[in-house]
Amino acid sequence: MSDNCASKKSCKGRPRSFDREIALEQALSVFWQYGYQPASIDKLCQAMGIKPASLYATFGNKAKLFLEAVDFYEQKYWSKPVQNFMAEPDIYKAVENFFVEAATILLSPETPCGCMLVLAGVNISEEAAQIGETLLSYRLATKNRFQDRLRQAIYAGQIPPDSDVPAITAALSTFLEGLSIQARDGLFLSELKAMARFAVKLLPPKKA
Amino acid sequence: MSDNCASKKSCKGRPRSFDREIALEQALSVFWQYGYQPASIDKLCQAMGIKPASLYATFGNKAKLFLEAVDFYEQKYWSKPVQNFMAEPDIYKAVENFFVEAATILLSPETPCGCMLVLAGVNISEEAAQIGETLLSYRLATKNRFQDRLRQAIYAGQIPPDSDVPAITAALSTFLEGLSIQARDGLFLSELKAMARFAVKLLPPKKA
DNA sequence: TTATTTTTTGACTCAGCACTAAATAATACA
DNA sequence: TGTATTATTTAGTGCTGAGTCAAAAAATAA
Repeated sequence: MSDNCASKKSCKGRPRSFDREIALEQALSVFWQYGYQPASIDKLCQAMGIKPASLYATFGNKAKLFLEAVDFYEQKYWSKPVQNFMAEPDIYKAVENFFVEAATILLSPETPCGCMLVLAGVNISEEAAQIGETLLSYRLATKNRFQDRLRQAIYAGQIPPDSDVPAITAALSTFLEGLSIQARDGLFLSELKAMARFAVKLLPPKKA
Repeated sequence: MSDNCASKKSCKGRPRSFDREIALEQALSVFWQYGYQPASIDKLCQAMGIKPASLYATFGNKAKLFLEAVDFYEQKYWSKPVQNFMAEPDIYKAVENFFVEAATILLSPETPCGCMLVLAGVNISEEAAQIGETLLSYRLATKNRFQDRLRQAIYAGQIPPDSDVPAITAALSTFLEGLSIQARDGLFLSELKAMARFAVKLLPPKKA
């Protein structure tokens, strides 16, 4: 009913006339650009090149489509940078690189408008509260990664063992999420990238 | 028609049955909490204790009411902190104090949900674009104040004359605006206030 | 071919939105 | 008193949103 026979060659019945994944990506672009609520079914359908009934048959409803799009977004854009962040042994380089990569995503030419996880759920009406909670959980996941990485840095002796990890984590999150607003407000990529050096300043000072 | 005879004792015609300013403040609370678009006329009327026709007779329309509310908000909450920020001679204290005061506003018990200038206009539909632009201009005004204050600090010899003022300004704005997201995400006041010490770290290091 | 299954099409429902018209009520002034 | 003026009440308008339904179309299986 929505899986087109689990992508087997085909099954029975009329085959879907569009590529599910491509349509999802186009929906993502609309959600990213407009946010959850201003992305109307009409706009989505236009971008996806399909009609409402096809959208509903394939993705369930607007909320489910959004959640799939968010997941796709997270995988496609953030999975690598986060992986690099966790793998880079030097915490200072890890943070700086991560924020440079983040700047690039936030001003992605495809949809130049900040982080979907941060912005798409702002000012959502009460009946769509679950959307907001899901996005929050993504943000908290990132926060947890920051925290893990900082503890790792303590273990590696790169920052003092008595560092206030939760506070530094909060500061990094604050700065990262602030970048989304800046991206919307028209900062150039070069300016946004330059913020990476400031993110590093939120870490305990490097030993000389 | 909307001014009730310029607040003179009264004029002619039936007097308004509610206090315009109190109603505006109640509208502000709704806009602050929900953002521009999810704040429906119905919700606003409920909070203001009036009916739609009165709202329109008094404030024009939703957009005008919002703009008045924003102005009121800026005056009531941010005017003093910004003044203090500009007046405090020590740039490090100025920044720290400002961010502590900001934290308090962002978690104001009246409407615990970040900065209205940052959040209320996110994900607005295209026909309300002017709302977004107005809010942007408020944010840019704050940015300009940061910039002015930093130049002042250079002049006073508190930070190096070759400091990259626009970049530091952007970093402070980024951090400040990020706090709005954190406030929405449930940080406690103590945690939010603790971020002030991190804001200071975005400045050039203090001479020993 | 025919039956079955699935998608697509196009017109539709229903709810919520910003906003308003007409009648009524309260005041100032003559 | 009455008249002009302004506010409030009530009951709407028209529009746009998400979501749906019945019928037509396109594929496979027999």
